[in-house]
Amino acid sequence: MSNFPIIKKRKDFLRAAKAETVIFHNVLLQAAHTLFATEPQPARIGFTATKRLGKAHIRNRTKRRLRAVVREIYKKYALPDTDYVLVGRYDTYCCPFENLRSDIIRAFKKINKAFTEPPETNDEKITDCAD
RNA sequence: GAAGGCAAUCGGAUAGCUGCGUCUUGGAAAGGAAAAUCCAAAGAUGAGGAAAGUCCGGGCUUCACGGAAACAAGAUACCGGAUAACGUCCGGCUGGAGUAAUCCACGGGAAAGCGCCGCAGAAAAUUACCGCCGCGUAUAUCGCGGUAAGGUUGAAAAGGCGAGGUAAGAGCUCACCGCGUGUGCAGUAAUGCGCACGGCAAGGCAAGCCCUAUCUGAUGUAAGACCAAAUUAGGAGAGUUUAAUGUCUUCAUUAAACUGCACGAGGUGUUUCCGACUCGCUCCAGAGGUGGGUCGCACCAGCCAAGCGGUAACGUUUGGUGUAGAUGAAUAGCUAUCGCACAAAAUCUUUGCCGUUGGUGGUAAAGCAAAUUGUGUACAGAACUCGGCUUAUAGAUUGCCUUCAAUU
RNA sequence: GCGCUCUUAGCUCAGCAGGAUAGAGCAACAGCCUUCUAAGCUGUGGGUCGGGCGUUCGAAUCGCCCAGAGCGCG
Repeated sequence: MSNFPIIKKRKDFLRAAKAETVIFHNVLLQAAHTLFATEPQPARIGFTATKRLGKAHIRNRTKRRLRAVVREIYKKYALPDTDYVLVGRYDTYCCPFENLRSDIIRAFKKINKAFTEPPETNDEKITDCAD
């Protein structure tokens, strides 16, 4: 993935899951600030497809579709110093691509709004997670 | 033409936009712990028949190697062959299903032993309730004895059936069938066919324990090998020789070596024995690290074609060919067109029927050409690797065979 | 990657070296009791024993093949 860095460690996934979460019909988005970042770093993206969705090739396709959308959107909507985790839902595999893209864009907007406008609550949450 | 059986193959195509992994080449920057890295660069290449389940068998890895015996645990089970091996495959036998092609079968042993066989029934394995017959007495709703033909139960009751025989009966005797033993022929064998004898030898269950024969060490590429970084606290026991340093020497520390002898340690299910071997250090404790990189890792019992041998599985010769290698896990996302399958209504053609003087109209059936619309386009994603098995799978194609029908 | 266990009534569990009516508690429904409710008492219904094939006279139980759920090792 040359376009954007990817989250690989379990610790980061858990931290994102504890922070902000937005659910739409086709996708679920979680996000958290990057920890101990001295310099501004590009946003990192993680993809999750649970075993509940189906067998291996369904999970693979789900992740690929999410990745395809993020590739289009990344430069425009992803804020630096933030970890995003996209979780595939049951409809991610089969829903129309336009719907999936619009849902993800809305989810990104909503999350970014939550991060930028009320910073105090976010800080509390992040410190909680760090502990 | 219809129905069925067996075997084999394929399992979407093209174009556009946006992208990914690996390899090669080139460039860029950084440098010196090993590596890595970057590029709107170029080129090549990139999932399956099951990649799945993990049910078997190999390769390879580490555990110090080989052989023998006993025990334990597990697996397999008609016969012969194929194979690296197998619980797989091929051919045959036996039994069963089907008109047939063909298909199905964990298909050894119950006269080695133990165990189980509910209810019913006299009795579920050394049995006798009702019967039948004889004798006794007093003529029986009695006693003693013989018998197992008949009755009752049940999934199953001590060969079947007919005749002779008898007090009544009984393989008691005989024919046929079944069974067992011996034997001849065919066959490598399982087995088949025939002959003779026995006179029925005491039921079933081994996917209950078990017996017999054969086979099997464990461990799974997160195996394992190496490089780098970081960190720590040592202690106990223990040969010989040489060198260096400290020390006046003994001695201590460090490094290197092991010819012979001795000593110690090392065993892969357990124990024992034999041979050969390896190591000279072994044991205990503690600290750090949370997972960096490289190899293993893609050339094989490889794939394709043709010839030869074999009924076949398969073997062999010659020629050609090189074909994924990720690790939060690439091989794609989206769009358009086409293909394939199924369905639909209308149009068209033919035929029949009805109406009309006629043009022609209505209705029903069949047909297939081109176009239209709708739906569907499966199961499913390599993770060290190979040979199988099992399970999932829209649909398409090919070959051979069987039965039935029609035509010639 | 490798291994193990479980699945029985709406829920939680028994029953499994084969023997037929598959039980128990809670829940549900009905009745009694009470002015009414709860508690209590009495009764009733509810099961393809996860699915399929086999062995057997007979399978929830034994064997094989699947499905689902859970656990462990590294």
